[in-house]
Amino acid sequence: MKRRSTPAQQAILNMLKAADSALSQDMIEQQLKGETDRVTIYRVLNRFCEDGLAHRITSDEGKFYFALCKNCQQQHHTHDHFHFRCLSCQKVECLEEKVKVSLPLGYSAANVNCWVSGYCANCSA
Amino acid sequence: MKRRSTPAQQAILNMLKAADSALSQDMIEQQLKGETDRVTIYRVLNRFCEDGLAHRITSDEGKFYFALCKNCQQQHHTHDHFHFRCLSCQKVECLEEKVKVSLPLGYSAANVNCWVSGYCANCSA
DNA sequence: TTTATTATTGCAACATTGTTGCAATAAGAG
DNA sequence: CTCTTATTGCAACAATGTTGCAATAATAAA
Repeated sequence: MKRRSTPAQQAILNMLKAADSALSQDMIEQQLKGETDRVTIYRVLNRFCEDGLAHRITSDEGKFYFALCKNCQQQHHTHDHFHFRCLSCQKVECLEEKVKVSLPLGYSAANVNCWVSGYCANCSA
Repeated sequence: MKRRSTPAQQAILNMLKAADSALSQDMIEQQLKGETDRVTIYRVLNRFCEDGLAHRITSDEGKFYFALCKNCQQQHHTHDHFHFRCLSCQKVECLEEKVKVSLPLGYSAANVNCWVSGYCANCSA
């Protein structure tokens, strides 16, 4: 299945690039001012994930956020870092700090999802 | 507003005690075999939280889980530990290990929500 | 350039999780 | 036993995400 280039995809890709942080579907819909259907936004974002262009993270509020892959290897998204969500400006970002956990004996980890919510440098100033 | 003792509340409280782990509304509904309404279960659980009897954690799947408070002080729920969710038996538990994060300069943390999903000792055996 | 193929879109509909309004029920005080 | 009102059940709604299907539009082919 070959991909085609469409205005919606371009717009969303540019938003993700410009944001330099993770965005949720509703943030994108707002910025697009209803020009693009909810469903289309989800489908574009999911397509980006399938193509290894972006990755999806489940926030501590239970919503999905999408961000362009940077340090992720092909086919192997790295999420072993903390995520930060600002309670004031809503910005979501990946922190440098890696998550370190030691599990009880016999346990094995498949995935890690760590969130810190609070106030970013801009908002706590 | 004085609380009253009802069968639904007793049943749910006993389930939480017996489980010795965190349960979600749908797990409770299943065990109660539809004898109690969905809404009632949510209201009972929220009441437990208000009364400081239980606390609520948002899982990495975006659902709420409820667990009886053990080490939590009155009015001050401690969640600064990792949570584990078994992908096989669905069990959710609080790990001993505390979360340690250092945020970028100027950032302040209000809340921490850390999850590891994988296979527990029983299920990975 | 025109036509044909089919990826993409928009709309309606649905699923899941959680909440709220309101009338009916029932716990517990008097 | 009666009264007050906390609690319940049902219907309805809200937010988030997915699926089916016909219409649209990118791109390849003629």
